[in-house]
Amino acid sequence: MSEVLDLPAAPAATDPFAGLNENQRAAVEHDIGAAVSRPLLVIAGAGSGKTNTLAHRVARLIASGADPQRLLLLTFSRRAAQEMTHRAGSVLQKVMKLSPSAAPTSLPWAGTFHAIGARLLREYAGRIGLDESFTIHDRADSEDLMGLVRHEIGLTQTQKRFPLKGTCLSIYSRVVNSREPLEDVLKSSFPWCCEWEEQLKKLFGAYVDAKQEQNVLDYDDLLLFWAEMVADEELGREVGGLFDHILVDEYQDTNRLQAAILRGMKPNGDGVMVVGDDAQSIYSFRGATVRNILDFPKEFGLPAQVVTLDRNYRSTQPILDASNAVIEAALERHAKTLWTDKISTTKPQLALIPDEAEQARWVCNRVLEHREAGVALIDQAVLFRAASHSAALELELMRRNIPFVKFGGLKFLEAAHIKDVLAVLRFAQNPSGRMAGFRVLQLIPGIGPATATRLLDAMGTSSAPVEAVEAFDAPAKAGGEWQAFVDLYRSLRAPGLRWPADIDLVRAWYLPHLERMYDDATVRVADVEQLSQLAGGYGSRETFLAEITLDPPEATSDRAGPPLLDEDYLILSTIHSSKGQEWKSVHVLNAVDGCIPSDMATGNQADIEEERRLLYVAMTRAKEHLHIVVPNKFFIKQQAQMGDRHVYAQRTRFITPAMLKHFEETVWFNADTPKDKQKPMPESVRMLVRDRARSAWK
DNA sequence: TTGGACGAAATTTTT
DNA sequence: TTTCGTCCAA
Repeated sequence: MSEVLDLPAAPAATDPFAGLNENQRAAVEHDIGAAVSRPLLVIAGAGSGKTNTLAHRVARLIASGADPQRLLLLTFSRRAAQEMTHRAGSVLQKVMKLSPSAAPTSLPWAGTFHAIGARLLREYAGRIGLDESFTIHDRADSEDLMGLVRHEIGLTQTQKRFPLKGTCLSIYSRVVNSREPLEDVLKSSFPWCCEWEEQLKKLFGAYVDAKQEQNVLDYDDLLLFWAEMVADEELGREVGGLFDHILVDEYQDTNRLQAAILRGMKPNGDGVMVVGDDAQSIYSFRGATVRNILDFPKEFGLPAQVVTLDRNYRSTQPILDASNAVIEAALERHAKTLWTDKISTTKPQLALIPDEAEQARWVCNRVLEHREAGVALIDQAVLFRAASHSAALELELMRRNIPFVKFGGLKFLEAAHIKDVLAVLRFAQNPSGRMAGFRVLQLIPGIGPATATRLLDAMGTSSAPVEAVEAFDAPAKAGGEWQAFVDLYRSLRAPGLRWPADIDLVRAWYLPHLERMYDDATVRVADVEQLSQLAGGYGSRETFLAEITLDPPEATSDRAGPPLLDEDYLILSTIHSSKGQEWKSVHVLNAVDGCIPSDMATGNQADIEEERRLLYVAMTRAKEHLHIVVPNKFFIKQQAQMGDRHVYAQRTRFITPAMLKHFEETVWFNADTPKDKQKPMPESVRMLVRDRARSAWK
């Protein structure tokens, strides 16, 4: 699906490695047959066949006798892991001359750091004093718990407003992942919260206590506990000893905690191979640091080898020229200029458009033109900085009946009714998990926060959760609804494996509540059905809950189910979610100062540099056609200071006048909007124009 | 104690 | 648009 390598067909198909170039081959053959496989760093430029190289490496290792059960493959998403497994399988088939019908090789240890961490922790739970029935909080659960703790320790009673629960969690997460002191994190990334340092420290302490009492882990714990576990010399040797090779994809987006995990498992670095591109590092807000790549060569007992892949197999030369120009202006980077032999006379287009509404129309027009010219919708993408930037475009696409799928937007799991169902299952899985219980109990009419807390407290002191529920004296108002819940909870806690029948019990119990609470119940019922369909694909309640939180269905297409997969649809995606993917035609929306770079990220130089790389990542997704759209004016919503307003925007600072020669400039007026349909601008905007005109002289 | 309604305030990107 | 705190009636 991603990063397809357009290599000439291998001669006579005898040697599946024949299609690799010299550097790729060096990476694939690195220390094969040697007694010790030294650590290897592959600097792989955008579109340089990175995934393919990794897949060949995996196949080569297995072909030369490595045990697939003892390969640890860490990728950014489960989708990437599947892609890798699939491709390695097909290479392997050729190497081993297996018949195409032979069972594909399975790589049981392929997944994200978080998912693998969850598995290892479950396995080693007993050894490190963790109860193995732990459940995992997703972002929303973690925020809610933070909110609750925040309330409990009285931070809501302050004169000035204390940071929102989501902000608190972001700060906490940043501290854990970057392993920096709270004070530094506040100063560099959350300067408006500095005044709360003391209170935040107290809050985080209480938050950690709450998690431990309730036997829940959040995303950060999955890495933190793993890192702490392997920091112990004996456990580190033991866990590291499970694997002969550890391969990590997208290493530029890992953080210090993840580097510590590698070091703990393989202090010498034997069998460790990482692939990444410092020019594509875009996750520093999650604690990712380019230092991981820069420091890799001297991180381990053994010195690391470095291989650079700079031949691009994806984009045409004019697209690369423009992208290279953008990234060359970066302050600090591994010097590396991508090249290709794909010539083309079509320069990337820089389109100047009056405003966002016109931008939406213009993009629709171009998309349809490309389709007329034979580029299917599925080979086209529209990329943007923040999920909300595509709102106008989505409306326009719907108006014109152009099917699309959005990545990185509103998530299936964020819907209240889905959270309700999952909370019931979690509460059954782990009765100490108060967040789940708190949510579930309040679904019953007549039970509010106070009653829920009373029951949870009673359960906390009892060793038999079901009995505590049965013995609880619920308010008379709850009546029959309460009894129905007691019955449900008893069935869910009864021993024996009944998955996925469990979820049907929950659904039957939940549907009446859903009907009562929502006007649009029918849509939501369909979602719940969808969830229970999904449940069938997992072996147990425990794995279902873990996997659904660690790797949720990420696009709206996943929700619509298989039928959509046959159809042709346009891809809308945040730039972050577009990583590792490629399309024939790419549109980049809002290439304007304030969007790219986001005006939330202009505080310090490092943030601005990351925004530059973000634009670079977006541009290098394009194979044949690249359109960068610059609306002259755009709309800002939910801004802290002054509410909604229009802003007159400049072309992004990352495309300087000197770079314009790499682009073809197009200016577009609102040609298909008749004059009489143009709305007069609101007073605020007219004021703004006048002010600007005047300020030029002051 | 619950379940509303009301008003003020809010920082992008994701495992 | 969503979240959070407060106030009020049952």
